[in-house]
Amino acid sequence: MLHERYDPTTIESKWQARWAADDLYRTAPADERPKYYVLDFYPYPSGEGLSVGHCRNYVPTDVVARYYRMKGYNVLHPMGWDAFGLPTENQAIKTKTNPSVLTRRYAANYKRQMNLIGASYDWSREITSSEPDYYHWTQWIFLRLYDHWYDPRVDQARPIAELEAELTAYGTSRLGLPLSERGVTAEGWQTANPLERQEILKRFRLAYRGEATVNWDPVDKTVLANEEVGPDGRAWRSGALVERRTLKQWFFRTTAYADRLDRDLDTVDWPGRIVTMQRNWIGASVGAEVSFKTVAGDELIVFTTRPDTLWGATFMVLSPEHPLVAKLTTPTQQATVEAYVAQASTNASAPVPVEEKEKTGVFTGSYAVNPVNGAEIPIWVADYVLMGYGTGAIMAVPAHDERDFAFALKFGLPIIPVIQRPDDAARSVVRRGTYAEDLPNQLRAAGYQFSEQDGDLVVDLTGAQAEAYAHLVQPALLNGWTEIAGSGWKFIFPDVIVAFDTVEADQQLAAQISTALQRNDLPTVMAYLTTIPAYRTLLYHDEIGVPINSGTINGLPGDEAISRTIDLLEAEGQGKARHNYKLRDWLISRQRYWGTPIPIIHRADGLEVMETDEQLPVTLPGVENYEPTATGESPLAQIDEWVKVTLSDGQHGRRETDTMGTFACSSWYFLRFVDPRNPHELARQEELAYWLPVDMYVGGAEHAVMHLLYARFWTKFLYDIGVVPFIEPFQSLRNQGLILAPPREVDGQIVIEKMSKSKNNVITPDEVVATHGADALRGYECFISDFEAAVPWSTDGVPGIRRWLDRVWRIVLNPEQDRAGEGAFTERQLQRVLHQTIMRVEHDIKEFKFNTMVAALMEFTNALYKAREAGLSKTPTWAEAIETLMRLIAPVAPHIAEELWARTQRSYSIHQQSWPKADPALAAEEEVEIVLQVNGKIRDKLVVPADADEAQLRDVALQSERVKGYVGDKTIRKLIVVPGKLVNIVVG
RNA sequence: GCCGGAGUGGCGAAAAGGCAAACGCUGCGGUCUUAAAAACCGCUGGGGGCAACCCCUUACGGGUUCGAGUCCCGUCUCCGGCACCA
Repeated sequence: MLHERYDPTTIESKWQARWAADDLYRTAPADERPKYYVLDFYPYPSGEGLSVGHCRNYVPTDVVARYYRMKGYNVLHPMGWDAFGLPTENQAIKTKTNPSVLTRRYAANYKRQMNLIGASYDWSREITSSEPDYYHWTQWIFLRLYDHWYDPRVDQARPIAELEAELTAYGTSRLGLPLSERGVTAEGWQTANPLERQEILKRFRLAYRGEATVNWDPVDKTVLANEEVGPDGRAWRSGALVERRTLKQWFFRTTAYADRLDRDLDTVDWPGRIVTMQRNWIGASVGAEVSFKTVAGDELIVFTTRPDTLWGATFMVLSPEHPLVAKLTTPTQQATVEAYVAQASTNASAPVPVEEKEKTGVFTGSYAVNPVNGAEIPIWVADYVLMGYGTGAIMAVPAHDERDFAFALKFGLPIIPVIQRPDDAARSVVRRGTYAEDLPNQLRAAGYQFSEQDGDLVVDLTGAQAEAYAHLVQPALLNGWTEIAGSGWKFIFPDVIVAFDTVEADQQLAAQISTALQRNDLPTVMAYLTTIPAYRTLLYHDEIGVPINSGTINGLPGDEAISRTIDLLEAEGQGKARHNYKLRDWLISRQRYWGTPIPIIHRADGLEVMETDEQLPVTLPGVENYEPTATGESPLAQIDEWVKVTLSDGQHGRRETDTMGTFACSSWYFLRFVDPRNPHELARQEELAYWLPVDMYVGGAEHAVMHLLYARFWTKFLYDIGVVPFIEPFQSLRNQGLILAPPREVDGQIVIEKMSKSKNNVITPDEVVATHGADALRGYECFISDFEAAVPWSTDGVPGIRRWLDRVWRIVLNPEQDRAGEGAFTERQLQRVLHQTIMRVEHDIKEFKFNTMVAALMEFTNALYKAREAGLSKTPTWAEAIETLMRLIAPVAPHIAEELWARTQRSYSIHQQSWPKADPALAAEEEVEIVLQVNGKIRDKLVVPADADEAQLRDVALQSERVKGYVGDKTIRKLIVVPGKLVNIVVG
């Protein structure tokens, strides 16, 4: 009987309609089955629709979802829309359309495309982050953050009311604040007025309105993102020089969770590079705060990771934005410092490629006292110190910090080594004409390594040899001097040996050298040493090592030196251990219309008031005009009827007009999917407890830091306040590789580019489905390459998959066609391939090896053709194999699987069938081909029983004629036998 | 500069330290056909040999091992991230 040909267009739309009508993929609520939550990064719907690149995400997750359903899991596989944000808002302004209308239109198109490729989402759970019933709960979480603070003593968020109680009783005395954070006493708190209390609490709330330095475009009168400022510091659109402005902005206190965000990365199954990127972003470092007193008596606190280098701190540097800059500047330096600070504020905003940038800075005129040795050291201002990290001030240790080293050299500041080089390497150049003729012989006799260059002797030695070396060389010095650099630092003159170990020695030596050389550009010893090429690599190092020139900690092992110094400082009240992070608080304010409104009201008296839970959601007003205002305020600020409110106590207030950036919406959407229509709470407890954490989360690596970090932060906070019972939201994470445009030839060169509308090289799923069908597209998305690898789309690849599906179609429906009854393929072989294929496909799905999964299915199909050729199509194994093939292809090719299932008179639906069970015993080989090697080279192959033991293998190997030919009468030195694999005979 | 990741046929790629190139694409040859398409069969890393076979080959240079695409050291190239974080 001849069947009609495989026609994907007809069968795909037919089954899609049937599945939708039957609600086939509707997920049941929590039940007794094991669950599997497989989630795609929810997309931002744009007017351009999906490309085949996006499908690289949605097809594999759909394979996984379908596989786990067949395995008997209760599977949650939802989809929703990240709908707020700038692109839609800008499009709305341009087309004078309400952004919610655009969002619905774009999302509907995405949904149509997802259905087109047969994605099995439970659309009853579809969510849209810009709908009030969703952002109601974004606002609710905002208010919880606002109303909580982080208590590091218990490593947990606590209600603000509890902080107020503590402040009333103890002030901040028990909170363990860093030295650089101003505390408050119980009395100070008790006598503070409400506004002052608001200011104090702001420093603890997990959502707070604080000052932020931002890029301000004075022509367009708006705040710009870093990406909108060019490398020359000019605004991308207006061309104006961007200024740094300090504006009030809303933040979430991510930094409070820095340690847990770092630590808990150990508990997740994520790609290593994502974990690394998050760790780098958080940037944890341990060290200490050190309190310096200026000569005038002000306290200046720095953060350092190397308290052991404190004795080598020869100057201090403040960020230009540091609050004490003005106070510490002396009258004579005032004009210089003010000019520098002003210039820094315009320059610093631009994300200039900092690398190789010449250091700049100015002296304030003031001095501070080094707490460990009493040395008075100058205080400078320089833009290489950032206000946003640590305390915005540093102690400069130029001998062991690359930036300080460059700065000190440029401005002639002293550089004194205080940490011994771990390799103890040292070098000494004895210059031509300064030494007695016999010195080379003496050095040789004493065993020193040296070379002669133009009459200069360059001697390599160690710090340990420095003393002996100095005494050997000194008598041979006729005039001038030599020096030892790197370790054992010394200057050797004919009459005296001077150690280079203090600022005083530095000054004296530098003066002496300058006089001798008649130069005035060598203010320090290091300035001189850098002029000698042979020393360059030895002058600076930043490794942990044994302290020298460091008073009481001299000679301690490096790690001990650090902890000892911290102990010392703590005992004297001059310092304190501290963990520090590069991570900054999360700036959430956007001065735009299309975002979640921030549920805070500003009272006329300046106090912030939370919107009550009952009044949520605070909805966006429907307005005609979304243009940003000339003042850079949100357009909402101009809508009086929305902004002006009367509070329950009759007071007047104004709504906050900033909205939240979209990362707020995406920080919790994965929770809403478990109970998406709940009007009473974010989601029911039992659904959260059952479904979460997400078992498999899949999306592009471009969200490696921001989204994933913020979502983790919110999860931990919600855990602290008892809303969710888990600490990490995404158990496993995978990143699909990018799909690039097909290669094309330009001027004889093959170029591969990203797909983009502007380059007109986007390939849509619509066009591929139209010509080859959705199942072929799905198969090719899986087969194209390793899941994580970036790869150009190849138009030639899809027909290959289509051919395979055609072969599946024919072998299932025409088992008897073309049978010749010839060929060597046994029923047992077919059975073995059948069970091996089940195991391979299952393994590959779990390992995200979708390319080899498809290859295994192709090989299985090829084996069926061989079996048919051999006349096996009437056997029971054949029937089992055909049915198994249909089940195995169901996840990757759901439409053809369903059609074949129906055409072979099986009951609807294949997607509700169970996954076939592999029998490892039936999958096992009875015979294996082993390799015989002589000296590692393959010389023969033979087939042996799979369970042949070592002795048997050795015997058959030695009987092989070919092996004998290579072994000859040589001695067998070694015999390696790997059962089931090979025998290697080592002769010689 | 620092931190990741990757370099394998003409192409996309496979390969728990154990037969390199599975699977697919392309190309070539063949079967079927009046012909073409489709389908099916064979070949398709390089070199040598009439052949049986032999030698070489996983970016490059070393090393460990009976045995290395896989592990270690160094170099080069490409991709991604960070950007003066004290």
